[in-house]
Amino acid sequence: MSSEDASIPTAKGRRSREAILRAAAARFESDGFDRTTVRGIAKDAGIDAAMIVRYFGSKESLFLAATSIDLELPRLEAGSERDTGFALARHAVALWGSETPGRALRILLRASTQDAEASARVGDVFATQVLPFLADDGARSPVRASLVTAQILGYAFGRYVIGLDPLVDVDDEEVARRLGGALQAVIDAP
Amino acid sequence: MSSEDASIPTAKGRRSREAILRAAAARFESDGFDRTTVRGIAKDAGIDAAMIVRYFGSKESLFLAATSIDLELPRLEAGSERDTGFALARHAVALWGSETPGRALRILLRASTQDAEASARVGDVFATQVLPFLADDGARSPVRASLVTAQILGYAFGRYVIGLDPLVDVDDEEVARRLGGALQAVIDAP
DNA sequence: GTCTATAATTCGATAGAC
DNA sequence: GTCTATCGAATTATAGAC
Repeated sequence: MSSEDASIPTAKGRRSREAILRAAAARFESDGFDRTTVRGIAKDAGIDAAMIVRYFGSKESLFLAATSIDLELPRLEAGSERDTGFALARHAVALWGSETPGRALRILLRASTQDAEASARVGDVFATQVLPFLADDGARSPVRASLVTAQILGYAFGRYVIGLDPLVDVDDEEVARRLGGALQAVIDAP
Repeated sequence: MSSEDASIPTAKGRRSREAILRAAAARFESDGFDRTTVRGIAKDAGIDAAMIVRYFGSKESLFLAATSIDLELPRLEAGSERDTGFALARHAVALWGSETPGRALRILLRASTQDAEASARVGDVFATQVLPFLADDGARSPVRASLVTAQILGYAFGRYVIGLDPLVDVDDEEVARRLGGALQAVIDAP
């Protein structure tokens, strides 16, 4: 619950904390929440498992610390109403492939199948960021918005979670163009 | 009455086996593989946990028994080349929402985020069934096929795994029409 | 700040009585 | 065929020495 108190940040402490956070993100991304152990994280970070509890209180708190997200969706400029789908696709492809906050998104996506709170976080992220993005363009239908969200999640799921074969190594520009066409079709549909 | 042979199912044995399979499917679907316990399944089935091991050998084997899939994708008729995306979408929506094999698909989809073998099974299912479906239509590009697969997975993921808000209660026909438009756009793209 | 030792659970799977 | 009892391993988290 409360995680930032009683710890005096020394240089050594900060280094350990960073090492834990880095190792945790890598484990959560590749193994998911349940199959990630604090012992495994501690081993990767080169410290003892007890340190993780000391710094983050619990495995759950560590997970939350490793998945703080800012989606950084840009404001849609006026005059580009006909390219909303393509712009969104281009942004999504770059975002999900990025180190930050891409990794946090990928972790959260994988964890969303196990944890109801993670599901809600994924849903909220898109409800508050993708939906207004579309609303600016006049595509206010919630069904449309949720389907657009599902398309993006499907791309990310196929590429980063289950490793769908040709999708993993595909060129970012090509997949953004094709995904953009799909999103645009949903947005333009009556 | 006193014949003892593990390979010859009695009436009582069949009932227990069915109850286990039914309870297991429900648990795997709602909780995922890792958070499903054989004790929990046994409780739901109204029998003892030891029976599950007796009938299925292990939790892993029980999972495999609960997710044997036949996708039942229909052969595409000649002359409907321009509606491949819509036909595929209509079929996918019905398939994922069905009791069989929909439930097995939903279980497998959820498990694919935790288990590499489940991921491979999902990938194989689509590689062997969606790809030929598209190949008949001339859309032979593997990238296109994988993106179409990702679109369908995204729909199913949003609706059945994380419970994306408007998507959960949407009308099947409407979502099939909108999803079909997206698939068609990917198929028709140069 | 770091570690050892261990508490307290929970899990899958086994053995054997009836 | 079903259950009781339990094993052995793994986990998160705690307590306390250095």
